[in-house]
Amino acid sequence: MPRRSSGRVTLQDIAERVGVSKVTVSRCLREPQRVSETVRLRIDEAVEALDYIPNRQAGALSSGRSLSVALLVPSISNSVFSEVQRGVDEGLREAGYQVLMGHTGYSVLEEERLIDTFLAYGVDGFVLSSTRHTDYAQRLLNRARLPVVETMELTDNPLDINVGLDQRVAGRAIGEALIAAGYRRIGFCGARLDYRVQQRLAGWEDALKAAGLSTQRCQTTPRPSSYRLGGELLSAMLERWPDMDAVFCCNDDLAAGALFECQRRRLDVPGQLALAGFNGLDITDATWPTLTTVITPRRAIGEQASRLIVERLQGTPRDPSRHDMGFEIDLRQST
Amino acid sequence: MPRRSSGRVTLQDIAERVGVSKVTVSRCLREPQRVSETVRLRIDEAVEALDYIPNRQAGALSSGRSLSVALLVPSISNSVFSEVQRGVDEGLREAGYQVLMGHTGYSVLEEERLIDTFLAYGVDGFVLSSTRHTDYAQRLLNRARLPVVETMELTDNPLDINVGLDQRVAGRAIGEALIAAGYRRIGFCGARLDYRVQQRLAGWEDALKAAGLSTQRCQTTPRPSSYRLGGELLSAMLERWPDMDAVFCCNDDLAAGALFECQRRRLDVPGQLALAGFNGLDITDATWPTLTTVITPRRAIGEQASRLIVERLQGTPRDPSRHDMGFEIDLRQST
DNA sequence: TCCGAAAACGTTACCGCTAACATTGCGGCA
DNA sequence: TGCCGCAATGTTAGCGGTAACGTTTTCGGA
Repeated sequence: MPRRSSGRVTLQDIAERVGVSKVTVSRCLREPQRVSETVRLRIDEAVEALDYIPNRQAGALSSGRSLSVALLVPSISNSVFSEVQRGVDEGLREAGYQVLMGHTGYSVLEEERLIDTFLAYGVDGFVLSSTRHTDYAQRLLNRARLPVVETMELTDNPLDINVGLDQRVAGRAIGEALIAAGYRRIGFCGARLDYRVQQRLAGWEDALKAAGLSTQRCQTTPRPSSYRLGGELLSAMLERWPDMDAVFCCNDDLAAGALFECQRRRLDVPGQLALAGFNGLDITDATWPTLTTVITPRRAIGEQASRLIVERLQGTPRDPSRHDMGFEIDLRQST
Repeated sequence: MPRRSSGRVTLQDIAERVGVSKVTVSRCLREPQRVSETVRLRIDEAVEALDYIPNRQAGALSSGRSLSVALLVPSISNSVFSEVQRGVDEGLREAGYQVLMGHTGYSVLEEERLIDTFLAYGVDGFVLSSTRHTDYAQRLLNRARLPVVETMELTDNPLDINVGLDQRVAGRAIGEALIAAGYRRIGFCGARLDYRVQQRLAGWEDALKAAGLSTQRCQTTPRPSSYRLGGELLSAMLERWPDMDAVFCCNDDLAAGALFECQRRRLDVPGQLALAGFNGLDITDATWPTLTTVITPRRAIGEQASRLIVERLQGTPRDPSRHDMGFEIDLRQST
């Protein structure tokens, strides 16, 4: 008994209905101008009539290209990455690529697992949202010889393409902005100390040290960031350093949570305490008072990443590069 | 000249190294207990040494199963769906399936396009986050004979499996809760009037009508929901209906935005105005005052969806079913 | 009229893997 | 001794496409 086919409509079905060979049908779908108009019209009609859906797996297996790119983000719920995703998606879709998303949960091991999985799926490239990977993951990526974009932060040793911003410089810049605004007893609060947060912290220290200020008011935790955690961290800090006059929170979630805690304590922001966040999420512009923050060009990072990867996919040779997309400090009511 | 291979390590390479046929290697990877221990150990060693990554496309093409399921959500940035996603992901991963995510941008046409795309990728099932689809999408899904779960809201005519909650009953419940709390001039504000929001609105009307109250204080817009929009809508409502004593916002983003606007206007919540949201996002529990909301079992919906789809994938015959996952009203400080 | 090149379409041979069936070898049992 | 059954492995024939190259058709110009 022959292996039963899946029941799906195939190229062959179209070909038989039209009375041509399946190669012609395949050609017609991929390079319509290479097929005569009469045949093309009849094929189009048959495709329509039979609701033909091409089998990408077969195509990919045969051609060696899957027309898909993997995008790995740490967290789906974190809206920081949804903007990156939008940028990547838009650019790649235009070029005919499908984006397959995975989330690593901020774990390099999970990232490794996903890289493995998506390589098995035959993706044509990767967009990663970090520059830190396991050794095995790096080996896999290098061996696969696929275009790889590492986004968000900058690195001196990109695997391939690197698009992001200097998190340390940004941390320093917001520190300097707080100092310029007259604050002197500036705290830092951070959660989930991934590499980027560590860089921001280092930048904050740079700024304070350069101004001869104390960097002791620093409260961190490995726990994942959340609104409530922002409140908790702020409470802890107010207890330890009651004289604190400003806090740079490592991200906007913490900053918003800290703001809510201030409201709960009837602590005037910025009168009694100034707050600053990082990323420029929607919420920073909606609270009362609005939150000072570092606006990161997440959409632009995604767009640039997709542009570069498409270029590479279309033949430009591999050539490590680094793209600094900058950032912008937006001083709002909270400082 | 023979077609050059991709350069990737294949089953054949493993087989040659070990000195068995590639079927044995394939078998060893899929059903290790069916291969003798000596051979298994040597195969494992070879797989390790050569960094073999199976080609899923080839496997899927040959077996007719891709071990992947598509999950379509309206929006990635909307944290409502990230919980669903987590639930789905967890359950499916355990069963050995990979989740491929797509976002429809609240558009049935985009949903249709994605269904088409993922069918081309050969997914083994779909988890959708709505019960509304285009005719063509429905036809595709029916013809593909794949397990399909429609989530979030309930419907009388599920395509296959339906897991969600009765949005109208939930809307009515929160309306009744506000009435029970003593409010009489209750408003509704809604953005992006998708089907679920319309249902919640209808439920709100049910409650008010049943209590003999006016349902005129209703402000809606097709614009996408956001914190700022919550503020804008509230401003508009306060202008039109200055006597309003409570507002049910169709989701938590709007409710939080409305709360921020109240703070800006120095309007006491709940003293001068009560606020209620919908979904039970983190933020509702972090603001000051905390926000009353309808907590929806998003995680449980995702878990249930994955459970049912796995069941179906493992052979249970197709049999339309409807699963009401309920909801919970959490009265907090804002009412 | 005939030639030759380009356009239009077909044949063949895979891509890497797996379902189905075939074969081999070995121990147990009548 | 001979036959059966089972465990372990191999052979064959695809899955549904596409690259590469081969063949036929068309048509303008010498």
